[in-house]
Amino acid sequence: MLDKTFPHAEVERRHYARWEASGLFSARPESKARPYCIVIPPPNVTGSLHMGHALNNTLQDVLIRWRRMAGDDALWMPGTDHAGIATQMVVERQLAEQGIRRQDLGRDEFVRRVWQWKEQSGGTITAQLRRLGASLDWPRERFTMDEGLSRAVTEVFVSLYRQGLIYRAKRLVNWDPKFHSAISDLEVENREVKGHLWHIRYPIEGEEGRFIVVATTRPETMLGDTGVAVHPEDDRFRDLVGRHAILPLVGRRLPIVADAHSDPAKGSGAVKITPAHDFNDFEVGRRHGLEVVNILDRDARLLDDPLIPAPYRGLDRFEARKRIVADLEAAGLIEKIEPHTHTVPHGDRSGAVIEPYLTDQWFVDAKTLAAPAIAAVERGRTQFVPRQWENTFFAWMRDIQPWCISRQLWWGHRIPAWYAPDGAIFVAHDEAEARRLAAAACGHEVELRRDPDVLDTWFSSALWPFSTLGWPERTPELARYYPGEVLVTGFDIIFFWVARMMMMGLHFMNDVPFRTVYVHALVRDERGQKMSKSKGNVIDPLELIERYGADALRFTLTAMAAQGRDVKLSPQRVEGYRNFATKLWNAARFCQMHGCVPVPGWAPASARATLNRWILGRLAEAARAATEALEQFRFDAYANELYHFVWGTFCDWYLELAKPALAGGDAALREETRAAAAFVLDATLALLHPVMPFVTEEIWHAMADRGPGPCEGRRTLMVEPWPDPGSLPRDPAAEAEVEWVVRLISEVRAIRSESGVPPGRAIPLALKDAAPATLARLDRWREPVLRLARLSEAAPLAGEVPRGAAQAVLDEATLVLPLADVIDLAAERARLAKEIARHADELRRLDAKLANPDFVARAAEEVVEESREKRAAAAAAKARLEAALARLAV
RNA sequence: GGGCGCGUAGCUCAGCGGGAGAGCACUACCUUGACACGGUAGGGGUCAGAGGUUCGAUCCCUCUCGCGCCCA
Repeated sequence: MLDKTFPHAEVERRHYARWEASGLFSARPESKARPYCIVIPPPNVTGSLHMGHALNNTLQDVLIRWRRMAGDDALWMPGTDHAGIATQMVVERQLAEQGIRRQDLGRDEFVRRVWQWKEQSGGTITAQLRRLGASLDWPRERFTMDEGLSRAVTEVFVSLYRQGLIYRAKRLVNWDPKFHSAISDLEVENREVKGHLWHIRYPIEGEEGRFIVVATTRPETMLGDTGVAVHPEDDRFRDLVGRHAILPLVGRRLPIVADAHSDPAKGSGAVKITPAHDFNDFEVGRRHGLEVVNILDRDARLLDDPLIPAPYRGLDRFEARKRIVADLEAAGLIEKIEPHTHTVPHGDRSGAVIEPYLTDQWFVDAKTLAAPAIAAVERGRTQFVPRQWENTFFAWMRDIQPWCISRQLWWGHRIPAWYAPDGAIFVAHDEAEARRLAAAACGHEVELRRDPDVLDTWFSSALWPFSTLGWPERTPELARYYPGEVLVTGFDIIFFWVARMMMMGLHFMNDVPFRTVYVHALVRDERGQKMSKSKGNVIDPLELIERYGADALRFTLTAMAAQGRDVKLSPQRVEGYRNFATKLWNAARFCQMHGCVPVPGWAPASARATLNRWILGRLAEAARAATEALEQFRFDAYANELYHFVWGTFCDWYLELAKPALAGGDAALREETRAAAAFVLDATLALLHPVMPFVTEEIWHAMADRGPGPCEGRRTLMVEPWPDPGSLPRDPAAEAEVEWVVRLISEVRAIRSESGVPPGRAIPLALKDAAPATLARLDRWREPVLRLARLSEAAPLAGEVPRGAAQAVLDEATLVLPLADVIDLAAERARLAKEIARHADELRRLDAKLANPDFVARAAEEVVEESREKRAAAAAAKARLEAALARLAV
């Protein structure tokens, strides 16, 4: 016998271990079944599970478990990401605690320490995914830095280089002075910052006392100025174009050029041009042939160089700003200082203010690779769900910039490029090949130096959908599972990851990496705030699992995953769905107590009893709706459909109405009801299994000995067939009858409650004007009706309606509860008045509608007919309630 | 400044051309033999505002207001 509540902790451990050991999570490449593949968005190998992961992986597991049960050859590809910057940062911080810098260790030793850290903490997140119940194909687990994936990275780099789609160039990049590395545009976070706009007077050469005023938010960059730009149409400066200004503090001559980049309405109308430290200025400089003067070192300090006036050499950029402003002020060259809010680029990982910085880096020609990806989405070869994310994808892809892929880090895939002493570049799969290339090019052996930089982590992530399947080997897995069916991810990495997988997949596999991209929302706290450690509002999924069970957490996240809305999570909500699991558990417990054991081979169509035919029909509808919801990625609809079926239909009505049959003396009816109840419960467990795998598996085994099977010698719900609504009988007559019973009981309960009948008191019910068919129904359902409505008897009304009887209308019949002695007459009068008013409103509304000739003439025939029927019903009900009220008043 | 999304019951959200819904919270009552992590009943909404299309608008269109996110 089952206990009263579901012991989730023990059950979760037991079943997960069985499942994993059974090998049933694994794909079956040899099978004839349709392949269905999802690749996991690889979490950071040294990370731990947060609520975003919990949502993301729950949804993937729901899909995978569903398709596995539906008979597909389901592959959920697991793995982790080396997260270059983040991981290196963690290890560096650990070393710093011991007073060690990575440079002290040297590259090889440092990388060895990172691997050590990976070995030590690398299992955390995969263990946590297991706690969540994720049915990943663990033996296939991959890591972006493992041998095979590293080979894929090298292969892709070399190919793209040889195709001219990867190149090395000296360009302005986003420089993170804390990491001493370039980062991509995407890793830059633009933050609104309150700063100042300094208006600085630059003297005009050869015209004593005349100045041109430039406005800047970064005065320290003036040391790198090589020009001044004004708008070509700006009359104020027209005569200055072609002349020179003199750079204060430095004395350099600055050409004054006309360029539309200068906005006459902004600041002073003239802008200083610093090509080495501003993306826009770089372009202006190029258009006008201005010099490029770099003034910063890799720490974003002013260079210790004769180029820089002595007092500022080696100063931090912010210190330099103060000094330069002070010196300009002293020289009377500051015209004014305005408070100014502007956006300042920050490194998303380091938080440091990013400097545009001129260096040699490696770039991917993203524009060329983007074109096929754009076309693929336009043609619907890959579809975004919800659809509107396609706009985000297009907006970025159509204006894509070269992707800077080199990082000045030690942790990552080292760039397979070697340099000869003369600077010649040899890109090769390995050093030996590079030597051969170099020897061939130079005619003799040359000394080669390997590029010290590593690749952006997203470079290897972009290959994930095919590298994990064995590419560049042409494995059977690659042929079978690429392209994947669906990618499940958050919108925050559409650019970082989805777009790049599309580009690489199309280029190297000549097909999209997945047919559908399902984009889910962010998980926020109950007030809608983004969860963050600094706000202290982080909810740990593991804590929720421990407290309420993995099933409850999974159900919550699934039920709340409505398209286009963030998930606002509160522990209270999880508690509610834990209660749902308990409800299901107790329904099963009830079935168990009444001998509801699944009958092998039992055919639902063989059911004769109205109640059983009704619940089988309701099950069919629930199965249909749940399946359709999953097909459309309507996770919330899937979960809610089953919630209502289990609680509102199966528990509230079916089991209650089945009690007489289950306890009764009619053996045939009892056996059929037992079989039907067990059948419906089994199907319900199957439908719920993708979202609540643990509780459903546990109940499924508790209900019967399921016999031998592939999971530690036993069968498992995990690979039972997905219920097929088409095989279930639909019986409109049974539906009408049971729904009548439900309405009858509900009406009586409402009257009792509202007119103040003591709950324990059984009262008689009389039916006035009931048709013979209705009285026959009543006979068939007498027992449950009496019990559920707490009635002493139910019979046709004999004679007149007694005084002081409570009444209600049910179809053609009037329900009469002759209770002059027990009911609160005033309360009953109020109740009737309220009911009458409700019908009167309805009647007024429908009369107005039907009186409108346009409505009758133009609305669809069936709509008009429906309105007439409703009007008649409302009028009849109102008349009878009025009569009831009149009798009550006597 | 450009784009996207959202404003429906106290809260969180479904619904999206023809009768305003759910969960939670709230109120009252109930130790009824599966379940108090439960049961029964109930209160609560000019569906942000204004115009338009339509026989009919919470739903479609336009504008306004408010909130959020992305991009510049």
